[in-house]
Amino acid sequence: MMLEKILNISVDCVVFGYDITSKSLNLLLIKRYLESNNEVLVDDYVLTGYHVYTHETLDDTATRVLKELTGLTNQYKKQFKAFGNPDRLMRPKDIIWIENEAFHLRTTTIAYYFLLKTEDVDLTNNTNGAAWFPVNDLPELGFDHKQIIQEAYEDLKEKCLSEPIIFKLLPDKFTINDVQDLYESILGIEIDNRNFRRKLINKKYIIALDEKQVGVSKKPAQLYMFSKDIYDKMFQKNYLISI
Amino acid sequence: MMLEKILNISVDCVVFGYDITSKSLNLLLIKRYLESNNEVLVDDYVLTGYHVYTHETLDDTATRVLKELTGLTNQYKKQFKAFGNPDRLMRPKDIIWIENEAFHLRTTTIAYYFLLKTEDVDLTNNTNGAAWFPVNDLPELGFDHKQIIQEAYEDLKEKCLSEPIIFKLLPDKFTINDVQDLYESILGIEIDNRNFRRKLINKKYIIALDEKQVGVSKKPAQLYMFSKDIYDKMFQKNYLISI
DNA sequence: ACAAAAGTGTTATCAGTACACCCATGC
DNA sequence: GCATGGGTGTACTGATAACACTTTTGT
Repeated sequence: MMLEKILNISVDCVVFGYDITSKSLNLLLIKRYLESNNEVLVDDYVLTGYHVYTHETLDDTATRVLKELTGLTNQYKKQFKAFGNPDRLMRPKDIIWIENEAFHLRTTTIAYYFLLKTEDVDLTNNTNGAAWFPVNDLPELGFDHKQIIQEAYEDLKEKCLSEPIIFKLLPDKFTINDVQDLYESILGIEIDNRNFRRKLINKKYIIALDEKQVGVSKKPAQLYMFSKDIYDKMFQKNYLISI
Repeated sequence: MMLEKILNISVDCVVFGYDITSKSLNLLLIKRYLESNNEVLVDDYVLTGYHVYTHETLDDTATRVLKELTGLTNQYKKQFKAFGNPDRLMRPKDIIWIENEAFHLRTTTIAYYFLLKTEDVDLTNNTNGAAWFPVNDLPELGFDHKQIIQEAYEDLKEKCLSEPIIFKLLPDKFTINDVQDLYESILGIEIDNRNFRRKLINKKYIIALDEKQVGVSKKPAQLYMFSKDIYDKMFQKNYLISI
C-alpha cells in the first residue's frame, strides 16, 4: 500500500512509563536539535508523533508511532484530545524546525497517551535521542507539547481514580505497596498504608499469588496480580451522583 | 479576514437539549435530503457541523457552528473525541452526498457536544430542516454520526455524575424534582425521591429561592438555583480511589 | 372532595478515615 | 542483633439505601 501522508493531521503520543525501581512516573520524549553555522537554532524536546496516513485510522497511527519508537504493541492507549489552534506551531523555534522538516504550519494533532513500563522499552539503539524524564521535571518542550502533556496528565489523574488503568503501569506481579507508591506518584498525595492495603486486598480481582518477592534485601513482600477477567465480570456501573 | 476552509478537517456538534415540559432529552439534527429524477437518493439526518477555517481554533469552529444554527452563544461546550477513520464517510449515501457538497472524502472531524435548553432554540425560521429528536428515538443517521452521538452520550452520562453540568440543561430556577427527572432521563435509572432530595438540598450551592412555581395546576413546588460561585469556592479534588 | 404531585424521617449498613506498633527477613 | 520495610486491628464518622405516608394546592 502506498504511504500517503495527510499533511495537516498528525498524531502525538504522550508516553507515560513507570519505573518501578526508582518509583518514578516518566515521559518518553524526543530530542529536537538543529544548528547552523555553529549556532544552535533549536535544542529542546518534543513528543513522539507523525502524520496520519490516508489509509489508516487515528488509532492505527498512534499504534504505529509507538511501535516505531519503542517496538511495543498492545499497550494501553487512549485518545484524549485534539489540538488545532492556528498558532500552535508558530513559535520562532517551531517555525525554524518546520521549515527544516517540511510539514504543514497549520497542522491539527490528535493526542493519545500510552501507559507502559519503562523496563519494557530498550532505548540503547534508538536514533531519535529519545529519553525518559520524570513527569514533574520536564525539559524545555517544543510546539504546544507542554500543554498536551499537561492535559494528558490531568486525564490520567482523573481516570486512574475510576478505572483500573494503574495496573498498565505495573508489572504483572506486584506488591500492594507498589500500587500505593504509584498512586502517590501519579496523584502527588500520601495514602494511609493500612487503609489502602485493606481496600485493595478486599477486591476480588486483586489476587494473592503463591509467591513473594525475590532478590530484595529486606523482608520479601507478597505478590499480587490484577485479573481483568474478574474485574470485567464483576463490573457494573454504579450511578452514584457525586457533584 | 478571508474565510479559507481546511478541507479535510471539520467540527461536528452533538447538541443536547432538554425539554423540561416533556421531560425529554433531545438531540438537534439536520435533515439531509437529495433527489434526482424523482428518485430519493438521500433522506436522513446528520449532526450540524462545518469545516474549520484556517484562522480559527477548533473551539471557535464549534461555537460558530452552534451560533449559525441556533443563534446561541455561551452554551456549555465540550470537545470529546476526534473521528478520523478513512471509511467514515464512505457509505454509498455519504458518497453521493459528498459529491453533491464537494468536500473531502478523507475528512477528520473533531466532535463536540453542547448542553442547552430546547426552549432557548427557535427553529421556526430555520432553513436546514433542523429538528429535535429524543435521544433514545433517533431517525436514520448519515456518515458515522450514530457512533459520534453514542460516544457523546456515554461521555455525558459519565460526566454528569461527577460534575454539575446537569444544570446547563435546566432553567436557572428549577425544582428538586426537575433535577431528579433529568438525571433519570439521562441515565435511564430510577432514583429514590427522598434520598435524592435530601442529598441535593444539603449542598450549599443548591440555593432555595423565595419563590414557588407559578401556573402549575397542582401544588406548586419550591424553586432552587445552582450557584456556580459557591460550587467553585467549595470545590476541592477528592482523591477517592474507586476502582 | 378529589386528584396529583410535593414533601417528609428513621433505621441499617457500608465505606472511609485516623491512628501506632509488631513482625519477618536479609545482612 | 539490627535495620528495613512489610504487615496488622479498632473505633469513629458520615454517606447511602431501603422504605410509605401525609400535606398542599388547584380544579
